[in-house]
Amino acid sequence: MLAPRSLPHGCVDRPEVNDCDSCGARALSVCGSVADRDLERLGGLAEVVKLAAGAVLTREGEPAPHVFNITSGSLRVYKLLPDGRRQITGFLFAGDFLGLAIGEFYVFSAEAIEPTTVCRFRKGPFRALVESSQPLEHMLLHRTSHELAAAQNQMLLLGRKTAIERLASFLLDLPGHDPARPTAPGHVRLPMKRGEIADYLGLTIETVSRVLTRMKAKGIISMPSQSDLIVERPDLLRAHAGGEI
Amino acid sequence: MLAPRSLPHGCVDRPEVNDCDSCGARALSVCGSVADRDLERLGGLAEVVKLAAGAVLTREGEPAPHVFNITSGSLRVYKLLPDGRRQITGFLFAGDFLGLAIGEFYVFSAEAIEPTTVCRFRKGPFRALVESSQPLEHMLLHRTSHELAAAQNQMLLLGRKTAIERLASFLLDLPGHDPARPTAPGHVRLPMKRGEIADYLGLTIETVSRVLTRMKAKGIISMPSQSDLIVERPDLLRAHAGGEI
DNA sequence: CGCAGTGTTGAGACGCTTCAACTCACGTGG
DNA sequence: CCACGTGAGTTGAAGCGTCTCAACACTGCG
Repeated sequence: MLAPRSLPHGCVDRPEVNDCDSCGARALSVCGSVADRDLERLGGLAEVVKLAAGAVLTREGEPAPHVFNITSGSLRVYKLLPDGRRQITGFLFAGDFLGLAIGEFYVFSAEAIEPTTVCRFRKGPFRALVESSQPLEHMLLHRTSHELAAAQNQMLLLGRKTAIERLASFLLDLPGHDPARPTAPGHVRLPMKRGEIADYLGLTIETVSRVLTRMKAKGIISMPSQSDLIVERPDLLRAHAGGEI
Repeated sequence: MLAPRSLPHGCVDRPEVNDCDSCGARALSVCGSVADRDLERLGGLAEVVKLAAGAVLTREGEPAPHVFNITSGSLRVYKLLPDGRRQITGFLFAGDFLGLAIGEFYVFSAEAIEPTTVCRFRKGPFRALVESSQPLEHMLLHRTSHELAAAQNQMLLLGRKTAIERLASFLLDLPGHDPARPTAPGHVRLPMKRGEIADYLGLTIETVSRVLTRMKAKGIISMPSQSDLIVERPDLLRAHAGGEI
């Protein structure tokens, strides 16, 4: 199943949706520390949504009736300027929530990077449940705080780091997120294309490519394939990421 | 009372501290929607801390025993690279919280911009109280979500906007925060210096100055003094901020 | 094989930074 | 009262890093 890449403006492709009483529970069990009672109540509110690679989940500026929790796969979250400049603000993986920020309209767009499954909750009932469940709200606060801290790191990166420092920081942040990774030491899978890396780091595709080439030349990394990377000198990579070189 | 500007590394100037049972209540009453019972309990945990302009409240990397709530004044929150490059991640004003993100150490530094009063809570008891009070936790989640949304806007700004677009966005975001402002239409006070604006927008002092000059030449703004600014053409300012020019 | 999508490489352009000189406002002390 | 010093802001000229534009290489697939 392949999703259309670009759709006429205002036309959202409809992904596959199924009701599923237990999917809310499945989704939240990833997070841990939520009472069974809450899981059951949340399950009743959830729908399963399956997304093909490239499928659009939310569009900035459109009405925001839903909150999402990712069951499997990964999403890119981004903002656009009218002329097409794109800033990817983050990547989301299994267990992450999307759309918690309150408001009538989405303030970001989100697309599946690979085939992805999410749980969809209507915002009203979801919020009511959250307000009635302390552990759930506590977990959301915990996660949101961490996201905020990550966002502040990204601001430092975007505002003050050079291209090579950005790439180094990016490569160091990557590993933790891929649960299906064989975890060979120093081995990093690049699940995203150059264009996504560029739009995440505030660079162009060409600069990303050039910097990776420079890192190869310096012996900091090697690349068995275009999406597989081995960190040969973690020490140098860390030094660059911290702005010490 | 004047605080020393720069202190030897590792030496934190001790600001004036007073116990105050009612200050927690005062601090949180700014936020609204917190039960009186919670305010009383929180009040018992709080100390008042008075900061002179330039005084350091937290330093990145130091142990983080406290959570703060700003009673009056304003703070700059920032991160540093080893060579001194600074990214200001945000400005905080009366009612805002600082240090919610859990962790052993602060992940940012914070300094008073002007004479500022904050309420200081020990993290352990504060967290215990939050976990026991739903409305309090709900408010914190609400605020943190908004901060995260603002952070994502700032990522778009830092990653993809030009200097003039950054300044335009900044000037449009400013007004809401100054409660003591006379609110003359189009009139904006610049409470911070050029260096702070530059480090917030990922630019240099010189570029900030040049762009303001360019805006004056275009008739978009005028500046009666170096810290007072009048938006003459809000339409043009919005167009620039949105990347439409 | 040919094509499309993706990635790499090169040359030149551009925008912001760097470095330096100068102006301005303000406070201090002779 | 004014010379002086200081910190902040402005302006100019040159430099540098990244972007833009363009050509080329690689990969997978019909």
